[in-house]
Amino acid sequence: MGTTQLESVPEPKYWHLRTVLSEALDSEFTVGEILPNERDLAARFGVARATLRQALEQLELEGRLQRRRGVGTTVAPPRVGVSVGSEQHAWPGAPDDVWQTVDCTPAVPPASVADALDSGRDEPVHIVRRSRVTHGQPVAAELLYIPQSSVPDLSAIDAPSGAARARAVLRELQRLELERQESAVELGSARADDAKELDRLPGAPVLVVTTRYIAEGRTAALSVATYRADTCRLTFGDSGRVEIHQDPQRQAS
Amino acid sequence: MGTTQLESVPEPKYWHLRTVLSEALDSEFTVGEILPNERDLAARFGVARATLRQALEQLELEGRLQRRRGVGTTVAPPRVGVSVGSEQHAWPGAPDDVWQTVDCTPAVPPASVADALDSGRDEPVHIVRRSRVTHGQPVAAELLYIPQSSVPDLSAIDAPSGAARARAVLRELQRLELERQESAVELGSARADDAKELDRLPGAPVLVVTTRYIAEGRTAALSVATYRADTCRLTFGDSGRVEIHQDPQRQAS
DNA sequence: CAGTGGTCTAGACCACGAT
DNA sequence: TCGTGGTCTAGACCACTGG
Repeated sequence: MGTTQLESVPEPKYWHLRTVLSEALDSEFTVGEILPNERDLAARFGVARATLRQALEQLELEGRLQRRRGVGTTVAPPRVGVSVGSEQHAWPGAPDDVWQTVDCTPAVPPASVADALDSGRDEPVHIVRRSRVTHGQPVAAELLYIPQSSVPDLSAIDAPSGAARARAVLRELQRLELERQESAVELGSARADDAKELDRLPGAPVLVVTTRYIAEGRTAALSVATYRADTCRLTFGDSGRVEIHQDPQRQAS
Repeated sequence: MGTTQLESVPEPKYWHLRTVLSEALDSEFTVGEILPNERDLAARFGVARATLRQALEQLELEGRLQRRRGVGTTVAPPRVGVSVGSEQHAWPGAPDDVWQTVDCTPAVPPASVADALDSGRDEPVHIVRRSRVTHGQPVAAELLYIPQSSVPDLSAIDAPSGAARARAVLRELQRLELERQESAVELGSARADDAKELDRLPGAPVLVVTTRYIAEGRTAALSVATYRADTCRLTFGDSGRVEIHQDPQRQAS
């Protein structure tokens, strides 16, 4: 009757389960509430634990659930919108910057980074590590690659590495006039170090934002920022507020 | 010696496997090449098939592999960059638009969409479906929500739905002056209908791009576009070319 | 039809957090 | 110490693709 098509191919159990759980989350649970444990839930739905876990994984991917080993599964708050590409371009480290500088080390960049920078493959760069925190939660970790040629007047007095060095590098960067910036977003999985900083397990889904800062016709800096995909919604465009807090895919049908 | 820390907590097998396979892909395989099947690979590495599959899933998520039921697992080509937010804003359906209009149906939008539009909750909208194809592959499916008040002068002569109607709606939209647009990107999983259009299984990871088109101080249209996360790199900023084709996270270390 | 990846099961053990 | 989610196993069957 209501079904537009007889399911000649029944949908997988875990997918159906995802739907059922999703609706239950909408109607019967509040943010932060703890769900029954996986073994109980599996028994309640009459499926193996692995199958239930497949459904939970989907919901976690969609930002609906949060699971922590040793604790349990809780209903996640709506994703937080984090502004990524504002139209009024600004250098990293500009006064209004939301990032926290961690440290700085000199290194020869990986080949892929060297190619994106318009410097030679062997030119050393400053690698500035930064982190971004919102609402008390770490949301992103960043590696900033800055060729030495972008900051030629660095005082040798400053330490060769560390947080003070990082701030000095960013301060020098402000002297260039930023022409424009280009960003790209893609899905990745957290490496061990990023995972630790983001308070997730290795392999957790992340949104990788690669930004080229262009000044004087060349790439003066390259940022690779790793955002938690489960908790973040990346916003582009000036205001940074696209206020759809419910899943924008969800249909009234 | 070389190890900075004795692994008091050994890394999971699947994660190690992912690393080994990833390096093998770099050095011993070419794009499009078919890998041995899962049962053979699992036997070769001395793990259960489920464990091997966990590693393959990671690599597929990262866009390194492509798996197709009944066919096999192949080495994926580099992700294709698709331009999403150009700085020279333009309405959907503008002459240079990369989207292909599919059809149009009138409907009352889901509550979350109605709230994002600044129209009343009960104002009907035109829902224009469009699809985006690059290099012969479908990369995105879009739903465009356009309040009737944004296109008041639609001729009643045109059909009430269908592709012709869709084009008429977009044509009318051009008459408004676009002030700006705001976009947000987040991770989602493909619903059944999107999955079919994108040639993926339900639940496949997608990047959901929500864009508000703002004219005359209000949201004149809302786009919810679903991109394949495995094959796409979304680019923002005019040129649309941030050319890091290798995994930008990969470290030389 | 044979071979592939996709789903599912019923267990086991482990790492972590709280108590 | 106990309960949680995370990892892993060794099977089974199914759905899809191709020849």
